[in-house]
This record gives sequence, C-alpha cells and structure tokens, in this order.
Amino acid sequence: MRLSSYLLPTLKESPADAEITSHKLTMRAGMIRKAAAGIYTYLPFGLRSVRKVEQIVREEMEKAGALEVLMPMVVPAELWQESGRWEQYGKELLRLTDRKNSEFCLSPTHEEVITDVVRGTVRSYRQLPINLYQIQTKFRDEIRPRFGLMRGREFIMKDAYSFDLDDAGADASYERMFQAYQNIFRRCGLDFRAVEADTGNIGGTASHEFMVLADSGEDAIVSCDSCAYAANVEKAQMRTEPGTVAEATQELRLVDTPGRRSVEEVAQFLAVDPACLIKTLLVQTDSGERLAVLVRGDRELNEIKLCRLLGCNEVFMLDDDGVTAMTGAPVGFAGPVGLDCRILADLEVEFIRDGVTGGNCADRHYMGVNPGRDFTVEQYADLRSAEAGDGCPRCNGTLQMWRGIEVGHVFKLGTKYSEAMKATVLNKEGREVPLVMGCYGIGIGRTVAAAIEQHSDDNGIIFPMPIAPFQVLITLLNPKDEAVLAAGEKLYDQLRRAGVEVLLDDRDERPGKKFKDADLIGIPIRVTVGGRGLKQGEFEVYMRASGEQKMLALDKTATWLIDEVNRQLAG
RNA sequence: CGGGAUGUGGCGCAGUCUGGUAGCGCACCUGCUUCGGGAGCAGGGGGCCGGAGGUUCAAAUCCUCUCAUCCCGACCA
Repeated sequence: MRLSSYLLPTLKESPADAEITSHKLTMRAGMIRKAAAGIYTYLPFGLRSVRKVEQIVREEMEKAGALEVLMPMVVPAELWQESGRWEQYGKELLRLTDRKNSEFCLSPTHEEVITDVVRGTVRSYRQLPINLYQIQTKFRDEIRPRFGLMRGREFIMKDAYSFDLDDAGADASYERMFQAYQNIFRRCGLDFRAVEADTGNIGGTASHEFMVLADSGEDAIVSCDSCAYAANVEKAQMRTEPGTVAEATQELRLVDTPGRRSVEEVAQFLAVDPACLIKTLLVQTDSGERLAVLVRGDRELNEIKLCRLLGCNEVFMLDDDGVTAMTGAPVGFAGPVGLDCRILADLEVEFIRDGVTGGNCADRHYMGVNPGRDFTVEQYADLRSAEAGDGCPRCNGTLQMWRGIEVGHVFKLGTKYSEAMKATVLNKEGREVPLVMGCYGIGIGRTVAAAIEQHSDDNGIIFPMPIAPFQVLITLLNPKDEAVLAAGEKLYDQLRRAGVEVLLDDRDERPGKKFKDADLIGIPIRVTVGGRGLKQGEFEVYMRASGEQKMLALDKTATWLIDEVNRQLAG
C-alpha cells in the first residue's frame, strides 16, 4: 500500500475527550473516529489490526473444532421472552419496533438465537458435541461507554456456543475453548491472566475471564504469589485465619462522637484501630427486603458475594432517608445494636471484641461492642472484598492485586438456556435430555486497544507483529530523488511478492513528519531509504520495539526482512 | 440514573466574569525557498460560537429550557 493514496489522518495532539493511552493513540494514529458515544468508525489502518485479531481468533477456533456462523443482529422479542431475559436484561438491551409494531432487540449476545437454531437442527447425541461461533457487531446500550474501543456500545465480538450431551462433555468443550483463548491472547502478544470470575447476568455455573494486565484496566484482580490461584475481586476468596473468640472485657456504653461519621473520623476521634470498628451497611434487595450487613471497619463489602448469599440479582445501598428510617439517626451513625432487621456479617466480624459501632443516634457511637452479647448475627459468611496482602485461599501464599482489561470471558452455562427454551436431544437410551451449554466471548476491538495499552511509548504505538496493520514500513526520505524512489519501490515489490504486508511512505513530506508518523503508527519494522544510505549501498532498518538500528546491503535487505517478519510472527 | 465538567473552523485552545466588527496554534490550498526527526516566507479558503426561546439598540458573552460529549459510581467482551 502506498501512503500517498491511503487515508491515514494522524493527529499531532490527542482529542480532548481521550483519557487513556489506547484511546489517544487509536485516535492519533488514524485508526478510529467517533460517530457517537461508544460508537466508532474503524478507518482503514485500524480495521487492518481488527482483521488481524479476527483472523487469529478464527484460526484458533477452527483448530478447536468450532464452526463459524453469522447470526442476525436484529432479533425478535419472542426468543428473549422465551429465555426470560426480555424482562431481566434491563436497559442495556436496545429494543425497537418494526413497521408492523413487532418488537425486536439489537442483540447484545446470542444465547437465545443459537439455542433456537440448535434445537431445530440437532436431534441426536450422535451430532454432538457441536460448537458454533461468529464474529459480529454487538450492541449494548451501556450506561457509561468510555475509553474509545475499550468500552463501546457497539463493538465487535467473537461469541461461541458449545452444546454437549452431558457435564463431562461440556467440561471438555470448556477446556478446549480455554486452551484456544490462551493461544489467541498469547499470539496477540498480550501479557494476560485467566482468572476465576463471577457469571453475572449471563448465568451459569463456572467462568473464567481473560485479563490483560494494565494499569488502565477497569477490573481489579488478585493472584497468588506462590500458586496458580487468580480471580476477579468480584469473586476472589481469601484464606480465613482461624480466629479465637476472646472474652469480652468491656461493658457496652454510648459515647459522644460529634460529627464523626466515617470510619477514619471515628477511629481517630476514639483513638482505636479501624479494624476494631464494625461497619454497618444498610441495603435493600431487589425484592424489597431491607437488612444490615456488617464488615470490619477497614474492609469493603463485596456486593456480589452478598447477592450470591441472598440469592438476589442486585442490592442497593439505602439512601439517606432510608438509613434514617431504619436507624433513627443520620448516615454515619448506624450500628447493629438494637436494630430491628436481619443482620448478616462477614466472617471477621465474629472475632471483634470490645469493638465500636454506630449508636443509631446522631453523634453517638457504642464502644465495648461484642457480637453475640450485644446483638445477634443471623449468619456469618465471606462478604468482604479481597485485598492485596490477604492470604491465598488455596495455599499459604499471599494475594497480590492487579488491574486488568477483560478481553475474553468463558462460561459454563449448564442447562439454563436449553431448559428454558426446550433444546433437547435424544440420548443413547432414546430419552430426551437438555443440552449442556457453554458460551465464550472475546472483545475484538478491546483486544486491539488492550494490546496498545501494553505496547506503546511516548512516541506512539508499538504493534506486536501478529496484529500490526502492516508488517514493514518503507520510508522514502525524498521520493522525488529518482534513486531513492527506484530503490524503495524495488524493495516494496520484492516484499509484496513474498507476501509481506508493507506500507510505502511515498508522500511528498519532510523527513521529520514521516519519522514522527512512523513512530506514532507503530509498524514493527521500518526501512529508511535515503541518499545517505544509498551512497553506501545500504538500507537502514529500524526496529520499533527495541529501537535497534542496522544497515543492510541493498540486495540482502528483502531476504532479511522476510525472515525477520516470519520470526516475529512465530513469536 | 446520581454527582462533576465541557460544548467557539478538521484538531488543540483563547475570548464569556465586565454584552459592542469572532481570534490564536496546528492542519488545509497556492507560490517560492527548503528537505535525515513535526521547515521558512508570502498569499488564501473555511466557523451565523451545540440547539431553541428570552432580555437588550446590540448576545459567543446575560437568563430559561434542551441536546450532545467527557470524567467519578452501579453494568460488561
């Protein structure tokens, strides 16, 4: 491709609304342009990288035995009503009506459609296992799209769905996909971890997320420093140290704590350790029940663990009025003593002796509080979020904390959808059984963005070879110089004939601009063709990642480059 | 949806408080000179200041409403 006839609108400055590296660089390198919040056009240069990732995904999916399909984006409401998600899914589901007033949605995921297809086409266990995937544009009307391709409303996703006769088969399918995902992200040049994850509103029995490690990541994950345990903090457990319930030594007493509401303020005012405080969180479930949840003052409640325990989809923190209605005190003075509702508590709370809680009265706290004696906890459970330094739940190691970008997610769905939608096959005994499903997603654009988060410097992008829009950039310093043009074009032709993807910068621009653009767009190998080198019979080859530079004889360069590209593609 | 902020040529910004002829840098077009890390000079094109209403002799500027975008929280590939 000749840059003189290409569309590569590079920007000297980052658009004001771009916050993180990959958003700034995808804009500056002329890869994307925004059409609306979370909705983007992929320009030619950006699309090439997207296609590279898609191709890697296709290869690994096919290798794992999955078959490509393409499902509709506009899906009739009936299918979603059948699974029950038409009501459940909420506002992320963009609903529309056609001219006949029939209801549809823009599908954010395709469990319903694929299950409908499979129940109509697969009748016998002999046809199993089967795994169908597609690479397609999804729409989720996210509350807050952000960071360019990182969280779009419209985005390209690979989604795969496996169908098996039984759990053992489903486990094997899951394992195959898990392995394929490892291959995909490794080939994309990413530093990632597979972590245990919550299943969210997709549902199912088990799941792993593939997290690209990056400070800009929206997820927090923990991993053990000595074993393989790794999990999203939403899900992460921690080792519970065996506690001893000591004797209470203090009487319960109310003390004045004027204006002290937060854990820090109260702890400091009363000169006690925040770990001695019992934080009382008043929540309401989606079914309307109001209850109190206790965690140690220095810990955070994990709402997802709470939901799992309560068996509900969502819990909401009570607002100021709700808190006052329950405790008779303003926010900041709630406590379990004398509170008239169910009380749940994190495991650690049981071992707090002579603690501090809110007094359910303005500007008062209780001291000398002892669980069991002063209030009754219905159930102790693991309800807090894991933190760096917590013990690993699987071994004696210690948990470390990271930020991650979720580029892939695999789920064991079980029979949630197949039962709801009556997707069954006949087993060996001739009996109808529901299919056991799995589903597997990869954010394609997000993977490109994540790669850029991990591979850039102050000058721009540094594409890993396998997902680079072009593999080699030939920079003609002065295309008007016939010798330069001839030498550059010859190399360009040689490389193209060998199947190398090469971009020829034949623009009539000054060298400075060409070098700046070259660094910005991050093509892994740059060949500079200029009068200076030609006089010595050499091309100058520059490696974007390492900064390494070498002079190569004119007639040896093409071969060297072909080898180098292949070497880098192989990883 | 709650909290915060911003909308002025393609991009980055000033001007708004204190109303009075719409500006700067980059980019773009033409010419000349330049040409190994975002060139210089000269000339040129492009914006009814997000939109609607109002106040006023006069509105980018003041008021009301609205739309859009971004950031912080709950959702997710």
